[in-house]
Amino acid sequence: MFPKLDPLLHSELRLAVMSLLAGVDEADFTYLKKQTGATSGNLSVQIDKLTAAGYITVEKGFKGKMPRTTCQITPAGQEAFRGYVNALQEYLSSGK
Amino acid sequence: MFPKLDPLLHSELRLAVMSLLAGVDEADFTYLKKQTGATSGNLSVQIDKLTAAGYITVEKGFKGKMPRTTCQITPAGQEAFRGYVNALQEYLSSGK
DNA sequence: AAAATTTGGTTTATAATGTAAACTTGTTTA
DNA sequence: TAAACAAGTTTACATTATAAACCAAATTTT
Repeated sequence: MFPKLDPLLHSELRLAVMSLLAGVDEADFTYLKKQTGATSGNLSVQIDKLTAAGYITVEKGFKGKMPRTTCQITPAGQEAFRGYVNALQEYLSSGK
Repeated sequence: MFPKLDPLLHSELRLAVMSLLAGVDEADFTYLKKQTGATSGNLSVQIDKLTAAGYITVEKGFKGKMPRTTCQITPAGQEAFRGYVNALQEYLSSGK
């Protein structure tokens, strides 16, 4: 009846990050930080977890002389995100 | 942009319980346990938390000679559940 | 009628998680 | 050149979730 929710996505910040990345081609660390309001530390950790899961990829480069971290969602990430959204419907439907 | 998610509801088991209770007048412990597939211990703990938050009420009685714990959602619980569902839309919308 | 099993839970211990604070490395500005 | 800032990372801590162990009463089995 209630499908298991992917614990990697069932996290406020990780879900916000995935939601942002699902809508765009790529986004950098500072953008994600601004949009989510997260602290750098928290964001860094959660990005690592999403990367380890293969849900996003991270590229490190420079913008001028300043370091720049860019994130992109992977096909697996898109798929997982869709699955999570669908699973959640089961939980939410009773309360509409 | 991303509203804060009520941490009391952002929990797989508590959300399932609230979802079940939102749809009915009342439900007892064993029913919730069967529907959610949770262990008794986990369910007991999460029911306590929802009770402490004022989201549900618990009545303890007997069905014949056997103990029976019945749960009901409160108006505050209904409200919180609705709020959570709405907040979640913000997170999910990008991934439709 | 004892003993074993089941029902309906609660308590507690442990493992996993989320988060912020502190730190690092390099850059810009005063 | 010293202070402040940018962009992150690491680490430590506090909170959570979960299962395992436990308990009391009722029921079933022998």
